Amino acid sequence: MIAAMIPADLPPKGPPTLKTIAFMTGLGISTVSRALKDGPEIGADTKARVKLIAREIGYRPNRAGVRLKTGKTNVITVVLNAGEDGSGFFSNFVYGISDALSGTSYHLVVTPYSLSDPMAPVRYIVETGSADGVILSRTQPDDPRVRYLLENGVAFATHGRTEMGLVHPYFDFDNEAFAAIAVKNLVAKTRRRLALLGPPAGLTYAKHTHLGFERGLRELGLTGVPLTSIDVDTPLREVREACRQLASNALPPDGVVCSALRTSFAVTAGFEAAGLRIGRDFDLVTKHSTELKEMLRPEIIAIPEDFHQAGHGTAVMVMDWLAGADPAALGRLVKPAEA
Amino acid sequence: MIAAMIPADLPPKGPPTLKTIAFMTGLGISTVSRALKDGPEIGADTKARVKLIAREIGYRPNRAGVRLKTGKTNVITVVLNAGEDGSGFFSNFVYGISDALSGTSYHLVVTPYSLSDPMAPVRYIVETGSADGVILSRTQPDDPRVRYLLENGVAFATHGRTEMGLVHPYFDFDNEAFAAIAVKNLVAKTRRRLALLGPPAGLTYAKHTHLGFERGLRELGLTGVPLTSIDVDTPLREVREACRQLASNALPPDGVVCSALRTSFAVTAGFEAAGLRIGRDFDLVTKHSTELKEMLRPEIIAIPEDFHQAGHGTAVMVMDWLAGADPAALGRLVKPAEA
DNA sequence: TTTTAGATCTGAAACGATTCAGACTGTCTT
DNA sequence: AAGACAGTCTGAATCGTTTCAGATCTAAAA
Repeated sequence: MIAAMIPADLPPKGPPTLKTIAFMTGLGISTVSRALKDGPEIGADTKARVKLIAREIGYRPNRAGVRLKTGKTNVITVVLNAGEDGSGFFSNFVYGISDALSGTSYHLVVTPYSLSDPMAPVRYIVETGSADGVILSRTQPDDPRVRYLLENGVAFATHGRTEMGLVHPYFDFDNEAFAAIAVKNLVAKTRRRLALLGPPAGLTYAKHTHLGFERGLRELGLTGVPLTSIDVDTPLREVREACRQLASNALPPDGVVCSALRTSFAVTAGFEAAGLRIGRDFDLVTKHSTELKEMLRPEIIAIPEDFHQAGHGTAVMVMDWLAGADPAALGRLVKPAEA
Repeated sequence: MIAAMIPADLPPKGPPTLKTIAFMTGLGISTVSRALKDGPEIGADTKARVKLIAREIGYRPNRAGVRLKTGKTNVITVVLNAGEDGSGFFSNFVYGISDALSGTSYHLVVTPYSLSDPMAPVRYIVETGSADGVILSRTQPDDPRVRYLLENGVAFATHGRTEMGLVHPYFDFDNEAFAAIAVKNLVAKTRRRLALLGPPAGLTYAKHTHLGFERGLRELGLTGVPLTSIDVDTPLREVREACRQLASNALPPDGVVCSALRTSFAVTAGFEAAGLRIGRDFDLVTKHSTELKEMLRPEIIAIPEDFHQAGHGTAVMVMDWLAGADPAALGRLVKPAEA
């Protein structure tokens, strides 16, 4: 009776823990812990023994235990805004991250945010310490999220650059070059009255796109109109209608640079509704990352942008930072291929 | 000197914990814990006092602490296969889940899997206990993942049904009805030689789609051909080429039912490459969840399927199950709207 | 022979939350 | 006045990991 009450050193039940290995090897728990992470004060044969058993019984460190003790969550959070997504940005970006994370100990959590309060998810992550690293998209030149994460010492990377004089890892597509190349392509097709349908004002890459558009025009001694009432986030129906009206003018644009594939479809539809035909009356250059346009409007000129690569790149940067790399050295600007 | 070594009851530093509140109220930690979850043995005014302070200082339970002690992870994992995604399934489905989870204590982690080993992520989740609930997509009639989760007592919901005689929560679109309606639509347009381009064989909804197609034809005394060499997962270029050849036959189909919008674009492109015109020489019914087709091929007949709702629905079912609901009562089949 | 140093290993505390088994108070019964 | 009882509250143990401060032992140095 008495013996039954004294907790004997029974073989532990449930998923294997350090205690299980300690029991099996006859070692102490702390020794097992050190051995598994190659601590210097552990004998070589002990390490080998411990590791062998660990592998044998399929030991996996309990994430909650590690997290509680060390604060390390082994989580990377990607903060994305909800919304339509015809260009596959979301899935490609997320799978790019997953690919980078697979084989590591990191899990990927996806947090959406409403445009009404972009800071909310970032604040939550910092306040609850719910992630080791963060990935942000759609940066602004002066981005409060970036400032906040930097102030709080959280590792992160952005898809898109900022202009705050603060250094942080980023992955960006050179939209300035894209727009300039796009202009060059249109001019080569003898187009002279160019329009730009860019990203929503406020985002860094909208600025870049506009600058590239202007530069392209200037170098060729032309002028053009950036469309202001619509952007790449505008509902497709509205874009089509705006473009129909635009194309119904006396002297409509004969070349359009558009920053998103799905939107360029609406542009095409609008121009066609006004009786203009792509390739004959106007041309269109856009970015794309799917094979969709080949099926539908092969005449559209597309310069590829790889969102999978972007997701992969940002994820690797965050992990590098967490591994001790200098964040100032992390950053990558991808040049567009000439169409 | 001595006094300095004795740990005085100093105001705790760092993010607030139960200990912080205990210190501020003068209560014990366990009392605070009980008070916050409305334990019956705690006085009403104490509860009020504790809750007030908790709110005031922004207390949030430490997830690692809870998880370590209770095993509850507060995580729901969605297991999705990587791959092209022109119809926005991925983003809409995931945002649907997020919407359902927002405001709850659940986080969403996204785990992709390779087709080579669909069981791997599910096994990982069970073995490491890394999630309270799971969401699966692309079910098969006899789905080993479903069996495995059921055996291991993990809460989950599927997007798509199974046929194993096992009861589990599911959210499904009635693809049988869709295909039948699609046939009816085509026949109403005087189409008589119908073809079906369905989901990849092996998935439950492929079966449903084929059944609906056959039923639609039978009811109208017609026959048709399900395409076997290509499906909705086939690369677009191959679909187009296959359809071009199909349309070059002596008696090509004049009506096509297609289970995915992006693929239906490739079908259209293939038929057009053979000189056939949509609306004149053939018609096409598909499912869609974006406004894209309006821009491009408004002639395509589209029956909407709402992936956001599917994500939301599955997530709610998992949470309901976790909250104690009877999983046998959870399941939802959404009827398509007549086109 | 006694120290000292190095090489290995271990116990205990800590992270934050939960929960069981009491402890304390005061009121009510008998 | 003693016991019972309900109403509140608390200490301690626990989950799995890490890490600090020793403990133990052997072999070399004095």
